Amino acid sequence: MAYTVVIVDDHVLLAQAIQELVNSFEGFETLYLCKNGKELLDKLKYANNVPDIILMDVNMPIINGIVATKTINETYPDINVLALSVEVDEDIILGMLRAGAKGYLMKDTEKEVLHEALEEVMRHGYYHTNTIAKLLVGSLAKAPSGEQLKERELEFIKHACTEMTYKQIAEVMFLSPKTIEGYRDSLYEKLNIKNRIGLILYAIRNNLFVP
Amino acid sequence: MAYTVVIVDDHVLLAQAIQELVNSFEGFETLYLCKNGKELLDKLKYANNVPDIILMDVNMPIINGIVATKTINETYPDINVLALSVEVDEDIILGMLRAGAKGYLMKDTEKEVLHEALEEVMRHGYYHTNTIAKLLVGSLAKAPSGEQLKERELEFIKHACTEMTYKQIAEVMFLSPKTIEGYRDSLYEKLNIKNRIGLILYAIRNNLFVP
DNA sequence: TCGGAAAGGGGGGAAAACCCCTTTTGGTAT
DNA sequence: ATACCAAAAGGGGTTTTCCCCCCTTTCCGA
Repeated sequence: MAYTVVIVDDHVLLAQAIQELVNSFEGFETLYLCKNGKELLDKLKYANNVPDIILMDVNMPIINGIVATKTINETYPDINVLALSVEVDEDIILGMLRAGAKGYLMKDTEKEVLHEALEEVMRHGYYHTNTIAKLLVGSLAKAPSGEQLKERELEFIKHACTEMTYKQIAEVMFLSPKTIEGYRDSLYEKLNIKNRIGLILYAIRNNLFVP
Repeated sequence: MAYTVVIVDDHVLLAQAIQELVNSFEGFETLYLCKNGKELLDKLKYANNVPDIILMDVNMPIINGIVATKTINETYPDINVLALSVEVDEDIILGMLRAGAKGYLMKDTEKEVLHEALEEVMRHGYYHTNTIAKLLVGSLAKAPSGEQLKERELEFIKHACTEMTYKQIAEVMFLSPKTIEGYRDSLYEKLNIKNRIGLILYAIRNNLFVP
């Protein structure tokens, strides 16, 4: 009896292509495809729709991969969810793993790796590539810094991502230019950056403003 | 004799999956896969590596889809390039079509559509979905802005999106600081911006660098 | 109650960025 | 050969940014 797989991805063509791939692996067969998390959760309500493995994309409309994975882990703990994504953003990867994904596959892996991952996850209950393992270790090292930015600092950063001079920022924030300079200097030290360009790059990388 | 197809996509798993799909279509077979534009151009130097159709992803490292497509259209005009992407950005779609792509497929299309597209492009030399057709009509109104940036200016912009000072940028570009200032000043005028922050925002909005 | 963060503000100087205007250089069209 | 144009480079000035070290007020916990 083959293990059953469900593929959840809003890119239908890719879902179908991966379906073809999975069916070509010995011992695995796909049950059906879903275009988003909502469709999946609806399907799972019928017992004979419950698979052994779900290959889940992260970026999906309506209900995204992280929310869907969390729900599945609470409701159907026997299903092994494998994340499958192009997303390399650390926070998103960690979000999926925290939500209970048993592994995270980049879409740039070889098909043999997918096969291996499917077998590993049925054998041991998880599968992690070296890349993800390293990322996990790396994130542990720097995560608990805590160093939280204050509300006023965040506001300042948003303005700094603008063509305004500090003097103008001071005006719109009803503060003295010197106070603004103080914000700036302490941020430069906290974030280990050297100039306003670095501040903007930091803001982008941490989604503090949307370009 | 089947038509030959080459798939170019840095997401290896997806490339392999699509390969499986294409091979399942009657009358088509894949020759090989490439991870980026550079790999493709290297391969094409050997005559028996030249396919009838190239399925090209847009977002790739080293040489992206637009550049690769342009080169292919100049060097191998008999190859039909079909763009295959998740990208819905108008400018990028238009960029691919201007570069000579014979069609633009979203990755959320059904596999039957891919099959149809492959047959259409061999029969008529192009394939466009309604979605893309509408987009084309809509864009004709605003397209001919022209204002092209020079190669060296683009290089400078990338460095300006860095914590380097202009003096340091001058060093790595083997130019005098005064020349760099010249680049900056002319860009400020052309792009209607007031300072380096504006330049970064421009670069982000036009995908000149990846934060 | 004392000490010390945290938040707002300041002086001043060096460096970088900004702006305008001129000169040199090299290719190329006439 | 000449005239022209763009890229590269420079001169010199003003503004902004960056980086010190300093002060006051408030508030909170030991």
